[in-house]
Amino acid sequence: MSVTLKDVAQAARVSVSTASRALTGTGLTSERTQQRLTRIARELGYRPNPIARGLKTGQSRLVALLVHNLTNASFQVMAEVVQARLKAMGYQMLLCIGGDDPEQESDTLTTLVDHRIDGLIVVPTGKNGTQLKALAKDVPIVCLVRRDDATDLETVLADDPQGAYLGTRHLIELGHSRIGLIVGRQDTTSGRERLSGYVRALREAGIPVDDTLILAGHFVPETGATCCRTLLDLPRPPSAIFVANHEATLGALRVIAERNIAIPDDLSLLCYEDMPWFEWHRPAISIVDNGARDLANLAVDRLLQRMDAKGNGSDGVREYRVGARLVKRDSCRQIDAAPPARSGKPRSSPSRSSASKLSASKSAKV
Amino acid sequence: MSVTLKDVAQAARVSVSTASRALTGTGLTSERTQQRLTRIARELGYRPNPIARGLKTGQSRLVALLVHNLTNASFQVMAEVVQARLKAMGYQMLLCIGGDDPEQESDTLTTLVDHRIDGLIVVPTGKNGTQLKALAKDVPIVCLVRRDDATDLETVLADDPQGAYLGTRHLIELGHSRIGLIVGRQDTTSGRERLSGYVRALREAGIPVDDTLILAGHFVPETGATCCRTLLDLPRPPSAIFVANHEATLGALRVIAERNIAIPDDLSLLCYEDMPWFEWHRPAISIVDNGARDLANLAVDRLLQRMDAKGNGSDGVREYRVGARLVKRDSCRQIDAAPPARSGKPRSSPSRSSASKLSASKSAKV
DNA sequence: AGCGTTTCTGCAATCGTTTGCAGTCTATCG
DNA sequence: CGATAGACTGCAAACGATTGCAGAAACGCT
Repeated sequence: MSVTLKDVAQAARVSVSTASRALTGTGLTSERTQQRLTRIARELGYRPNPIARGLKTGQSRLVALLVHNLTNASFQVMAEVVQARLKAMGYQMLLCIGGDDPEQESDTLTTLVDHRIDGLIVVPTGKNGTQLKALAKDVPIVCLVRRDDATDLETVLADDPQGAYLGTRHLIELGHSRIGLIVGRQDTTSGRERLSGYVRALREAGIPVDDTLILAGHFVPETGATCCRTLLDLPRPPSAIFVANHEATLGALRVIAERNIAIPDDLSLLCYEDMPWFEWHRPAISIVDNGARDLANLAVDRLLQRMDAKGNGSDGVREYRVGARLVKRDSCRQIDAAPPARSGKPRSSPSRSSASKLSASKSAKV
Repeated sequence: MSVTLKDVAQAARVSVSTASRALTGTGLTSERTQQRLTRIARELGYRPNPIARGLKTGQSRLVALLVHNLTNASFQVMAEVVQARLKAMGYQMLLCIGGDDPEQESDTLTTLVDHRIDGLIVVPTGKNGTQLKALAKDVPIVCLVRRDDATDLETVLADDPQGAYLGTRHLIELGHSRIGLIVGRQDTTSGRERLSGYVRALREAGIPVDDTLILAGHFVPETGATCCRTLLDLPRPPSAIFVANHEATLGALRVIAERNIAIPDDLSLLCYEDMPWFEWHRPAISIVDNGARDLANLAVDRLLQRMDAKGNGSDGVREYRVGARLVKRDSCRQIDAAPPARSGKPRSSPSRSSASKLSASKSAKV
């Protein structure tokens, strides 16, 4: 069917081994034959068979990326980044969708190593730690976005504490002191970490943490809507809401529209993670960018290095954090008439009576 | 490293060939040995090496899906559907992102056949027809969403003429007669077909086709915004806009918001293709659903059948259409006070003076 | 018992590469 | 001119499975 190495060798009247050496450039052939063979190979349209090669070398030039889904915008850009980077390195990406389901994850993982993938970037569910650990002996693995606590795998994480801190501080600087937080489940790392960043910013500014303003849960848009309603129905509703959960944003926006609440005039809204349409929404929605692009790039970097390192390595660092970034658009507004704030960024004022207030702020119970 | 067939054979004190036959279930082994071997294989944790198997059989159990990107919601659901279906059939999906770029597409295609994929579902750019045709000899291919006119490959298409017709008719039934259309480039199949459906619905209702209401282009949100502005700035602006282009919707919505135009009170808006947030937008946006899910399913069906058929086949049918569906939400409104329309669906009225008007309607020049 | 069938098993070749080892050639040096 | 190193090249064995062919065992039948 297709042209094999043997055909090339025959056409060039050399042995298969010579042909192989010439084309792979192992350097053990004379300059002349090498050139001659590459020419002939090109003329014949020879393409090496990765399967045969893989059988011998134990490599497949396949790298898998296992994510939960593709509806999440972050996963989309990550997939695109990973694909592009890998392709440039001569690998094919094997994109798998695990649906955040441990069983399916486990299934997929075994299929993948069956296929002798050369590397794996995975957003772990967290329930297959032992399996992952075992696989890591055979193939370089990098965890992305989530950590699997049962393993000591190299992990690339978003800096959620910092991101939440940044976002909250932004709102504080705009004069908000009652800031609602809609955040993810507290048994996920990101849920915990985003809450902690929020709390830190508040404390630093000497603002007491009000439990009633903090709502956590396993979010789908519906729950986002519910939480938003709860916040707005409070006797003293917040002047700003920080939706620190991707899925919840949709629901929150809907409630806000239903109630004819004007953003940012009546309420400031800040979201975590970007979506393509946030920029086109009116008002354009300010966000904390978790740096999906950077995360993916770093994960690929790490993976490639481990793949080069060939099993040795394990050079100490196991966890990388990628900085978050505040993207100011039009959904947050200054509410204090007090400081005219002509001059650049308002400074954060951690000194102002922070100590006295700190004791007053009870830790959030969610 | 991992346990091979030889190990299993040794443990069972049979030859490799017997082991192979027993485990693959070719039926040429005795019941007893078969059971014994499966047991031993399980105990030893034997997993067949797909690479070695592939070398011999020429199959890889890999099926590729090549789409333009993952930001398009339709592609997301297609990817998820295809992955799920294939997985159930014991295949791994190789998801590739071609960026609608012919060169990258060509590249990817060769890599894929190098890897001896067993099948391919591709959204063609349309510029690599000859290559595709050549590849089709080696591997079953099904085109999705777009046709590549240079080939006679089996193709699964959305029924764009019908979808556009359905949408336009819906607006007409609501009493609109000046309906703006923002549509894709006319050198793409979908662009042409959606326009034709729009025109057909108009003609059928005896409404003259007004060229100034039809805007086409290669869309990004920005252009969608521009078109929307143009329509609204018309001396006699439309009472409804049908955005028949995925990307353009964002821009249009933005313009509408900027100008404080109330939907559906001041303007009805209908879009093509669903996006997760349309449902959560307020007002929820009515759409014509192109049936991405069905498209993907059908494509998989066709592909699997061709893969079974093993090169023969070519049973005549080359083009499949998947019906579009109108999803009424809250962005379109009745504007005629005239017909109370109490009774179910208003009938389409093709009879009413259609002949006389037909001649009056000039064909759209875009 | 002898023979033909049927059923199972094993040998060995094969898929297309890579790679250790040994052999061949050329050139260089004494 | 002969020896010898050095540079290429070819042979053949892998890699881990599948599969045609032929031999062996078991079985039924006359």
